[in-house]
Amino acid sequence: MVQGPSREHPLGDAGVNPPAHVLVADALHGRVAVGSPVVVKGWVRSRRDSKAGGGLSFVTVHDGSCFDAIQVVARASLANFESEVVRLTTGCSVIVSGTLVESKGKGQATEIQADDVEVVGWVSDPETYPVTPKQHSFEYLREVAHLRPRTNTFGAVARVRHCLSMALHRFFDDRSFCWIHTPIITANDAEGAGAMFRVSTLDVANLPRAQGNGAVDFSQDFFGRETHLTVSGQLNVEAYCLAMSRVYTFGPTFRAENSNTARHLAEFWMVEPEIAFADLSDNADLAEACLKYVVSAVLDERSDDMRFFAERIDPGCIDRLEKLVASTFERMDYSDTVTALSRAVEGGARFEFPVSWGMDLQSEHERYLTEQLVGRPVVVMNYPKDIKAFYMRVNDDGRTVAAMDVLAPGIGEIIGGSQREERLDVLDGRIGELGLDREAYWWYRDLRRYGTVPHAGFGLGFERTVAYITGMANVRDVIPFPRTPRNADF
RNA sequence: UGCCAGGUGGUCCAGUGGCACGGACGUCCGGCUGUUACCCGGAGGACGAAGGUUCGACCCCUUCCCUGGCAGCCA
Repeated sequence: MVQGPSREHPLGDAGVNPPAHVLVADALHGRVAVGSPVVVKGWVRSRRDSKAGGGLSFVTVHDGSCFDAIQVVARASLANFESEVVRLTTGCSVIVSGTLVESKGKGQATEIQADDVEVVGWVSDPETYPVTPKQHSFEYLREVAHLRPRTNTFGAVARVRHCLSMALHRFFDDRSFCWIHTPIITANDAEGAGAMFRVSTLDVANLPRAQGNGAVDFSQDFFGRETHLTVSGQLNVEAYCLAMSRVYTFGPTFRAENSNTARHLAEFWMVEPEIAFADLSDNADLAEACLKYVVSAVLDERSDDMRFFAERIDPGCIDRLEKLVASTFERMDYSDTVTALSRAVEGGARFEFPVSWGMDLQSEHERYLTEQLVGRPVVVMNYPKDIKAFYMRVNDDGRTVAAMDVLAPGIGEIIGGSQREERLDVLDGRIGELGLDREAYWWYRDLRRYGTVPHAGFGLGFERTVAYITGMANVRDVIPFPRTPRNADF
C-alpha cells in the first residue's frame, strides 16, 4: 500500500504538502512551477545512459495522464544508481522524487532532476516483455491486450475514448436529456436485429424438456422464459422518451453475428438518443449537432493525442474532423442516392452489386457516395420499407419509411436511426407483414395506445466513432478488450 | 459464413526438398554520448498442430487451429 501524502491526495495534488504527487500532464503543461519539488509515479517507457558528467541516466516515465512521457534525469550520485537505475527497462514501475527543472537538452521543455528513484515493480524478464519501445503491429498487440494500454497508441485511444464518452454525456446533459439505464438482459426477442446471445442458468448438459414436443422448457429457466443479451436499448428507451421527452441510453450491446470485419464487435457500446414530438428531420439535426459537438470536443481536449494520430496513424484525421465540424452534412433522399449512383455507373463507376431502387446500399455504394461524390458525412433518408425494421414510421408514399443512416468516409455507417411508427394501426400492420408476434410487443404497443406522440431516435456506434476520429482502422483496437467470434480472451 | 493471403528467434521480415548460413529492431554484456526512433562492437535466441508423399519435409499434399484483408449481417 502506498504511504504518505499520496494516500489522501492520490492524484493531482500539486502544491499540497510537498513533495506532492503530480501527474505527468500537470508537470509538462505548465500547471506546476519550474523549481517545484515533485513526485511522479508511473511506468518506464525507455532508458538511455550517458557517461558524461560522472554518469547519468535518462528515464522517460508515463502515467497515462497525457500523451507525452516525462524525462527523468537520474545522476550517478543516486544511492541505487548502479544497483537499480541503470537496470531499469521498459515497463518497470517507479516513484520518482525530485525537482521540476527546465531541460538542458532538446526535445522537451521541462524534466525532472531526480533526488530519488524508487523501483516499485521490476519487469521480471525484459527479453520477453511483450511491449518494446519500438513499433508493434496492432494484430500482435491484441494478443497482449492487458499490456497494450502502455503503448503510445493505446494510451491515446483510451484517452480519446474517455473524452468522447464525457463529451456525449455533456452534449445530452446540456440539452436536458435524461440518461436512461436500459436493461442488458432482455426478453425482447425477434427484433430483427440478428442473432442474440442467450442468457440462461439451465444446465446445458441436461436441459429440461417440455412435455410432448421435446422443446427446451424455458419456464424452468432463471427468468421463467427465454432471455438474451440486449441488441439495442431502443425499445425500452422509447418508453422513457414518452414520459421524459428527451432521453438517451449509453451502454454495451451484444450481437452474436459471425461478423469478421474491421467494424464489427460482438460486444460494443452504443449511444441511443430518443426525442419526443420530433420527426426525422429533427432527428437528423440532432445527429449532426451531436457528432459535431463531440468531434469538436476531442479536437479541443485531446490535441496531444490527435497530433499523434495525425503523425503516425492517419495523416488526414485532424483535417477531416475540422472539415466535419465546419461543414453541413449532406442530406440525400434514398431515391436520389440511387439516382446519383446510377448516374455514376453511367459515368464509368464500377460496382460489384447493381444499383436499383429497393436494394440496400452496399459498402461499396456507401463508400463511393461519401468518399467520391460528397467527401464528407452524408445523411441518407427515407429508405424502402422492405429493407427496414418494423418500428420505423411508414411515409405517406406507402413504400418508404422515415429511416436515416449517417455515413462517414472511411467507415461507412456510423449512425442508424428513424422516426418511430406512432400509429398503432400502422404499427400492427407492419408487425403482421413481417410475421412478428404481436403479443410479444404488448407493452411497446401500449405506448401507442396511451398518449402516443411522434418521436424519433438513432443509434451511434461508439467504437465506430472512435475509429473515425482517431483514424484507427479496426474497431478491435479502439475498445479495451475486444470480443469477436472465437475471441473472448482477457 | 464465403473468397483471398498468411503463420520462421521476444517483435517484424528474408530463405531453402538435405544438420536453420539470414537481416532489422528489442534483450543482455562492453564502448561513446545532456541522451531522446542515439551511435559502435560482441552475445544469446525460431520454422502453428496432426497426418501424408519422400531415403530425407520448415519447404510439396490433406485436414485442423490461428491471424489479416475483402464481402455479407449491422452500429
